[in-house]
Parts: sequence; structure tokens; C-alpha cells
Amino acid sequence: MYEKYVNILKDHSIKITSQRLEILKYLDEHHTHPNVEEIYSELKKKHPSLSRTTVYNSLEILKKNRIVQSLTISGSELRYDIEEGLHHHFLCKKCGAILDISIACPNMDRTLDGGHRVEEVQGYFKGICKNCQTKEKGRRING
Amino acid sequence: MYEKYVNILKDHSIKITSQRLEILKYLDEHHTHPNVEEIYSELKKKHPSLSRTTVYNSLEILKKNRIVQSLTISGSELRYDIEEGLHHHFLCKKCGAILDISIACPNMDRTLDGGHRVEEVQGYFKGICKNCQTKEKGRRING
DNA sequence: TTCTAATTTGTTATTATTACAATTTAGTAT
DNA sequence: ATACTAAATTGTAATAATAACAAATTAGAA
Repeated sequence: MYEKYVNILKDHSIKITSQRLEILKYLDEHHTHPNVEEIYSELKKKHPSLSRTTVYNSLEILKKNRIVQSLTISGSELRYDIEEGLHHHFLCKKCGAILDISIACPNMDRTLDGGHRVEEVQGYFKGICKNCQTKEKGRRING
Repeated sequence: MYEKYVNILKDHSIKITSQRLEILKYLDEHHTHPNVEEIYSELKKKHPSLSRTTVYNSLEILKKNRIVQSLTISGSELRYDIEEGLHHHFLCKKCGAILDISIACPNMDRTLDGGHRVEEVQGYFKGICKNCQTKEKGRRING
């Protein structure tokens, strides 16, 4: 059940702990780009001894190993995402959802003229998501 | 001297105050993407009565009017930038500098398939800037 | 010049994150 | 299997950015 996550940690020579496995599993099963608080409070339900600091520490080591990435799109807190292929993100200003956006971008090959060495690329789009637009229309029609 | 900034505020029907003019002038003359603290402490030198809250409030109203934009690239604090044509940003992980990047990106036309209405687009690149790379090389050669 | 709503100010509150020290544990060597 | 040690976990306390708020001030209209 946790084999997949055990292997990910092994591949990166990261010490295997139940906390790290749970966090990794949570991110793998919830592609909602949760913040630390959400990860912490959800996992705390099943593992009451979990500490917030451990969530911070674990995400940090996973990040250093490029297993997860942190998003600054919200502006007030970091959001976390399993790294699986380059993609961009869309933040809905109305409902707050952060959605994956798969678009081709010529700049995502991590090179850049100007001579800077690019190691990370993040594309952030903000606006109103499809779902919230539908709701808007509905409200207008119905009064 | 402040005419340029007076006009910008007038064009947006924003009440003209000396604080707003100074903040706008500072951003116009310093394209270093400063944070609130930097703007505040710099302007405080010449205008000792300035309050940090005013800097926050002023930037907020300038942002709502799309005169300035805030960047979340640093992850720990908002950085501010005068809005002048779409461009991307590069953050140097070594020296912390945030540099403007002028690259063409097909996604920057603010439309996006998937049905989301895009109102803002920000491209963040992180790595080591040209300048810091030069320093690295120099150090290696000299010992 | 007067008036009023908006702005500025200073302080206090909130929230995300980091620092730190004590306890526990994973994984290696015996 | 056992003992050992460095690393991880935990809980608490500190820090830093931002927001909330109420009183004093001011821009701009009447």
C-alpha cells in the first residue's frame, strides 16, 4: 500500500518514516494543492501524534529532492504539489481553487536568454474558473 | 515633478495624496521589485510621519486599479512592480534579485482553453542569475 | 470657507513560518 | 536480535508579514 511511496523515498536516499509516507500519500491522492494546515489537520485525524513542525520539515526535504514543489500563487501561504511533469497553475479568485493547467510553453525548457541559469519555472494564471462562471450566469438568468 | 503621478491617479479617479505620489514615484524610479518594508523605510527617511499601514493601503488601491502589480515570487512577502506591459520575472536564489524578463509567451494573451477566464498572468523563473554565475567561475579559478 | 467622506496614523491582532531543545526512532553495525 | 547514533519528531516559543481597528487628519466638493 505504501510501497510506491517507500520506493520514492528510497530512490532519493531519504530516511523512511511513517509521517513522510503519509504526507506523500496525501499529496498523491489529493491534487488540490493543499497548504500545510490542510495536510496537517487531515492527517492529524488518523495520526493524532503528528506535529505541524513535522509537516513543515517533511515538505522541506521532499522539496529539496524535487519530489514535491511549493506554489506561491496564493500569496499568503505555500501550496504543495507532487512534481509530475511541468505544468502551470490557475487560481480562481472567487472559489480559491488552484487547478492544473497543461499548456505548452516555449519557455518551460528551463533555458533563458540573458544568461541566467533557470532551475524552476512556474506559470501562474489568475481569474475566474469555468465553474464559477457558470454559477454567475445562472444567477443572472434566475434573477 | 509629480505631475506624471498626479495624472496617473487622476486618470483612475483616485484621491491624490502626497503619500500615494511618493510611493508611485518610488516604484517608478526603482524597478527592483521592492517589498513593503523597503518602500516604507526608504520613504520614511524623507517623510517621517509616514505609516506602514499607509504603504499597505496605498499599494492595495494602486493594485486594484492595475497601476501596480504584486509578485508572489519570493514566497515570503509580496514584491511590487509598476505595471508596464506584460513581462515575466526571474528570481536569483543566490543574491535574491528579481529581474524583469522580456520573453514572448503564447499564453500571455490572457486567454486559456479549459474555459477559465484569465485576468492575470505571471511567469516566474528561479535559478542563478548571470552575475552570480560569473562570481562562481571567478572563485573557482582563483582557488 | 465649510463640510464630510475618505485617508492616514499608530496600535493591536492574526497567521504562516522558523528556531530550538528534549524525546523518540530508523537504520547500521555488532 | 541488540545496541548505538545520527537524524527525525514533537511541542513550544519566537519571528515576520499582513490585516483589523479606532482616532485624528485631510482632499476635494459644495
